[in-house]
This record gives sequence, structure tokens and C-alpha cells, in this order.
Amino acid sequence: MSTPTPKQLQIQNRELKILEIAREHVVSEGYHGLNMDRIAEEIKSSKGTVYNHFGCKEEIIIALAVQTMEKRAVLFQDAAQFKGGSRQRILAVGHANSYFFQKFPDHFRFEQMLRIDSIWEKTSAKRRMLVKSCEMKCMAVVAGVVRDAIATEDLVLPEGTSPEDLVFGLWSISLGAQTIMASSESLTDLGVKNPALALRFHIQKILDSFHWTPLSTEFDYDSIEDRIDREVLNLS
Amino acid sequence: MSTPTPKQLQIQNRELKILEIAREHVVSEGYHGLNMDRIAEEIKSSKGTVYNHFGCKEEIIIALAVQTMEKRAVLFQDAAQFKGGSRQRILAVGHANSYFFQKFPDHFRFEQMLRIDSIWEKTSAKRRMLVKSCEMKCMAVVAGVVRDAIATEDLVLPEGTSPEDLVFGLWSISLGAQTIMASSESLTDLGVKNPALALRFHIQKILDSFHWTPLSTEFDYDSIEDRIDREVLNLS
DNA sequence: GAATTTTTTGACGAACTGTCAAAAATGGAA
DNA sequence: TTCCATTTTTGACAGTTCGTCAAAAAATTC
Repeated sequence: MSTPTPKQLQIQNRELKILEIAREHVVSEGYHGLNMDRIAEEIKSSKGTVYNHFGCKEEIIIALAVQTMEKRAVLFQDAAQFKGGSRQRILAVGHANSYFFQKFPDHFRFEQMLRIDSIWEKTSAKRRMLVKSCEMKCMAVVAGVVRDAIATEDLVLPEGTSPEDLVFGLWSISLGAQTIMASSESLTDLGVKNPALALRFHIQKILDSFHWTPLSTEFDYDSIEDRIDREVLNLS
Repeated sequence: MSTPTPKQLQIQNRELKILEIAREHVVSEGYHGLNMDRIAEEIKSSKGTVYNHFGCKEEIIIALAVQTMEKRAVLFQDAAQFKGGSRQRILAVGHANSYFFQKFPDHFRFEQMLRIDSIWEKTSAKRRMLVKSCEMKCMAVVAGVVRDAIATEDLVLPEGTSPEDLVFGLWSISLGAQTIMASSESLTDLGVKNPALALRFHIQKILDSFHWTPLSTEFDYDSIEDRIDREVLNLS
């Protein structure tokens, strides 16, 4: 239990190697580029060995999605600790989310695959637990900011609405907008010239409508973006 | 062109039959239940004939999604003509959307498959056009309601925001929320007790925040739901 | 160093997709 | 009716890929 033999280490490393290779395949050639024989070849083992690690192809996809979700969770945690008022902090999370989407579009694709029935159905209970715990971690972080806002009286939620309900709304609009952006080729033709900007605008509108102070009319939230870039996302 | 020979009729009918059978397969057994050999068998033709209609498996999926989108477009058109103020009409569309999701969850799944890269990639330009024109029809209907609202001065959009931008927001939050509802098993554990209600609430919040009158505080929009059920959805 | 357990291997069966040359059906024209 | 060109259908076939499993190899224990 406590002593990892060399053999066990080798196996652990191999698991990471498999995921690394699988990720490359999916990124460069899409879901169909993921091929068990080829993975086996590239890690210089046999197919049976790959199947020792992952019971089926779909388990690999889920494992990759979990990696992505963990990465996102860390980013959200950092963003939630942005130095500023509660509304600045929630917007930092939103900004981090947009950044994540634009900078790593492939990660978004893995999270999407997670939601495909035919993939989800085939995965083990154990791996589903991992997904669930990632979701809960993200939810806890963001709902935590909402709770802080309530505690500091920046926000009063209406009767019957929980912090999680509000997060659900923000989550929904972000996920939906990004899904459309990633898959609808013709957004411009549809009359939506700058969907990313529209998303940001809508999020502000939602927060305003919950009367989360300071309102977007009272504070220029665009002005803190540079600081978010530097302090949370480590950009130049 | 103008005279459909018996043979051509037979072919047209067969195409519908193929889609019907394919739909049953996907509904009852998921994406993996879709099988070209089985379809051929059930329409009492050979596989080659099926391939005469659809160049690949994915084309069938897209065709099914288009059927769904057309159904939705008709529903939206009806809803947009609801007798009432502009905000009532946009909410009728939202209500129709929720109804569609809850009543025909399978239809939602087809629309989701549309957004999967590995499926989309394989489809012909011709069929993509069909998807696009459905999207445009839906967008035009809903944006039309927004334009009516502007014309009647129920709504004033901020500088730089188009009616389509507003529709994009509503579309995003609806799609996102439904995606999460359809795929996240543990929403309750996450603290979201009634996601469908939360979605409705958020939509009202967005409309309020655009100051689309009458505001939800000035008019009891719950009270028109029975009428929407009867006049748009033909429910008892 | 022998015995036991764990891990690896790759040939194999099964399922499915998409192709294509040959066969059959169709629709005029003579 | 008969012939012929065109369209449509057929199903055997090649090609992929997944996942299995008995046997071999490696690691571990005694």
C-alpha cells in the first residue's frame, strides 16, 4: 500500500503515457482517430496491456475529460480567490472560463464527449464518481463566491433560490453559448457577430438582475480584466 | 421534374421508411443501435440500396436531426403567434421549448448528435445546408418577436446589441440547461433541486434585466401558461 | 530456486462499415 | 412486342476496429 514497487511505478507511468497519446490522437484526428491498436503500438506494448488499464475505449475518453475537469477546477479555484469584491470574483471565474475555452478548445471537446450518451453508458461506476466529484468541486467553488456575496450583503437571493440555482444559470448560459460557438459554423450568418462578447454581456445582465452589487452600471468591470489576466491566468 | 413516376414515389417512401426505422433503433438502443445491415433487412432491401439514399451512417443521423429541427421550427412559429404582448409571446416560445424537451427527450438527443464533431465532419454540404436553414428559420422567428417588441416599445435594446444577440443569450441558456439536465445524473446532489424551474426563472431575469415590459414583477406570467398549453401545444 | 501470483502477449472471433461488378428492373423507341 | 440504354438493386467482399482469452513471460514470495 505505502511502498510503490518499481513495477507499480512503471504501470502508473504507462497509464499517463496512454492518456497522453490518446489525447494527441483525438486532438489531431478527432474521436475516430482514437484507436486501441495504435495506442498499443505507440506505448510499445500489446493491446491487452492497454485493456488492463482501461476496460474500453470510452473509459479513456472519460479519463481525458476528467483531466480536463481537474484542470478547470484548479483554474476556477484560483479565479475565485481574485482580490476584489464578490462580483469581481465571480466575473473572474467567468473570464477564466472564457479563456479556457478559447485557449484550449480541445479541452472543451473532451468535456462535451462526456455528455454523449453512447460514451457515458459504457463507463464504469468508479470513473463516473470521478466526474461527479469534479463537478461538485467546481460547483462548490463558484457557489462559495455566491455565499460570500450573500454574507457581505452584496447580494440577496430571492426566496426559494439557492446559491446553486444561480450557479446553474451561469453554468448553463456559458455551456450553451460555448456549445453553439464550437458547433454552429454560421453564427455570423445568423446575425450574432460577436458571440463571446454577447455571452459576457448576458452574464452581466443576469448578475444585474439579481442585483448583485456593484451593478454593471455602477462599476466598470471591463477595467479589471487586465488584472485577472495577470493575477489569475498569468498572462503577460 | 413535374411527374413523379411510381418508381420515384417508391424511392421517396423508402427514404422516409429508412429514417423511421433508424429513429426507432437510436431511440431504443442509442447511437450504437443504429446499424446499416439491420436497416437494410427491415426495409427488405439490400445494404447497397440504403447507401443509395444516405452516403454514410452519419448522414442518417443528420437527417433525423433535421426532422427534429423542422418539428421544433413549426412549434416555435405557432408559439410566436400566441395572442398577447411581445413578452408573453417570447415566453410562449420558451415554454414550447421546455415542453418539447420534456415531452420528446429523444428529439433533443438527435439535435445533440448534430454537434458532435465526428458526426458533423462526415456529412455532405447539401445536408449541412438543411441544418443551417432550419437554424435560420428558428432564429428569424424568435428574433422577429424581439423586433416586434422593439416596434411596440416594450423593449429598447442597448446600443450595439442586436435582436439576434438577445436570442443568442436565450438560446444559450436553454441549450445549456437542457444539456446539463440530460446528462448530469447528480444535479440534485449538486444542490440544484428543480433545474427546469431555475431555467424559467433565469429567463425571466434576463428579460427583466433588458427591461422588456411588462416586467415579471408587474405581470404574473405563470398565469398564462395554461393558455399556452391549450392554444399552442394543444394540451387538455 | 521453486512455487505462486501478476502481468503481458497477440492471434482470434465478432461486429460493422462502405464498395463495386454483376444482375435485375425500368422506360422509352422502333 | 422486342430491343436497348439507363437506372437501380444486390450481396459478396475487403477493410477496420473492438474486445477476449489461453498461454507465455515476468515478478514476487517463501
